[in-house]
Amino acid sequence: MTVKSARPEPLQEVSPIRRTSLSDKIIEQIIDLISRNVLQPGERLPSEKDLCKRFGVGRATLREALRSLAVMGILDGRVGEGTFVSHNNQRYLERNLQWGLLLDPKKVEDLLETRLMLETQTAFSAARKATPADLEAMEATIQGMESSVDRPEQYLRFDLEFHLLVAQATQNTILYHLVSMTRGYLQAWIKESLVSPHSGPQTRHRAQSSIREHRAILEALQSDRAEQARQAMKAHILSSSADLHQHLEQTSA
Amino acid sequence: MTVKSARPEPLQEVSPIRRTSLSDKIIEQIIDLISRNVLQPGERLPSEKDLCKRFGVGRATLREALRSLAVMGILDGRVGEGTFVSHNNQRYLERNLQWGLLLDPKKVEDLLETRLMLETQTAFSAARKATPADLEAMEATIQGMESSVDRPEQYLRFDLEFHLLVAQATQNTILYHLVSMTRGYLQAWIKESLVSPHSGPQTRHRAQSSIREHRAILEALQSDRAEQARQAMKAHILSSSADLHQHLEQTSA
DNA sequence: ATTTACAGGTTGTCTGACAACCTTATTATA
DNA sequence: TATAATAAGGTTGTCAGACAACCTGTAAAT
Repeated sequence: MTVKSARPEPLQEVSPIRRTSLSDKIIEQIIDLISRNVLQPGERLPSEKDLCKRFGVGRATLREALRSLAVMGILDGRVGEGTFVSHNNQRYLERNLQWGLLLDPKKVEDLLETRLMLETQTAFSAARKATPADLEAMEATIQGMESSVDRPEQYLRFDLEFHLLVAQATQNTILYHLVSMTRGYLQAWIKESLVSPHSGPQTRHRAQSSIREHRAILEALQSDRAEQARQAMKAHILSSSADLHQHLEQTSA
Repeated sequence: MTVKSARPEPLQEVSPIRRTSLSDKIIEQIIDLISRNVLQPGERLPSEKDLCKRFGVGRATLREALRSLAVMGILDGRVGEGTFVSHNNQRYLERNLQWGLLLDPKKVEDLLETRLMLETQTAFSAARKATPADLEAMEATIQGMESSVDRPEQYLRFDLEFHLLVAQATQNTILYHLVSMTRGYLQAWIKESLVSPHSGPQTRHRAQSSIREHRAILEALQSDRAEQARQAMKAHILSSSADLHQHLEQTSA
């Protein structure tokens, strides 16, 4: 007789017993240390030999844990120097989306749609929460754009910074991460479309109108008009997306 | 003499030369294989010994790569059996957000705000793209909810399924992932608030009105009214969030 | 026919070793 | 004295071999 009938099959919610490996436990402990700020961003971890002794595991096991955290962007190992806590912990989400997009290629389309949604909403939310300091910083980035219409890379940096400042002004770290993710991944395409040989002299013209769009967003934020900020952001993203689209078609054709 | 002066320091956009480790390259290759569907979900990888020979690396190096992919949720190693490609590749983003939230605790508030934004927008988008099959599946989950008002866990499963179906109907995989992420992480809290001793007999009543809300969303989707779907989803998320809020305050007090 | 025992393969972990690299202190040189 | 070359020690990256814990399927024993 089989043993099957011996157990009435809980059918669902079976206890998720997963043989947790040692390195998993180490990962959890290190993440816990970082989240409790015992380990601060930029700080150096003890050497692997030290950590082995403290955790009571072999070096291979410890390294599997450290490596995993490094791939996730939480730690940063430098040969000859040591292992450090990534100072931009925040960036880890972005890196993960990049892995994810490698897994699931295609879909610039989806990214643009997602970005439109995220950024219009952050603009709306930021209008209510932005501090004077936030607004000043945004103003500075717009001035930066104006002073670098002929230097695409630098211009793009200011552009990116502006959008991140808006996201930051929402004081919602998750939103900030998501905006940073989507934008970070599009950045490569955007840059390519700006410096591409196809783009020609209209690039400068495009930059000018882009600056106007940014200023419209800022003005809406300054005057606390949430809905207006949303619309301004929407217009900006749409026209930006249209540019990118045009470029993609040109290069693929 | 030093070699420093030999290179004129590009000053910015320095080539991101990061001494890519061998395991990093292996990770990229494996991800590439999966994205090209050479390795399919659920499939078993060759044994570590085999892979070592093929990649031409030591076992430690290979394992660091496999381990990293495992903690990201892309691979799944079972002792004594082998290493498998996770059949729910999609879930990997969720797991990563969980790691992230461990790093950055608090922020249920932020999650709720983000969820509101994401889900209202997916409802809007889904209204235009949902297929009859999508709508039928949603109908089924609502019937499932109706038939399990007294079984919280089962009820929640149908609830979750409904929201995922809406996200899936947008045909935007990134949006789907993001919705799945936020919801997945909130699920624990939601479940707790449902089965908590504080909740009492009003749980049933709450489920009834929740079902009405879901049905309102479905009806809007069926009749292609995007804006109406957005509003219905907004109302639903807000009332759901209010419940959760109330529960959080009760338990923390 | 059912159970038991065994053998082979697989992942998880440990140990020791060496290479590549960085930092710092010491020494040699102008 | 000041600067450059050198050496020493520590650190991460990688490899090789070994053993334990575990799973599966087969052969032997009941």
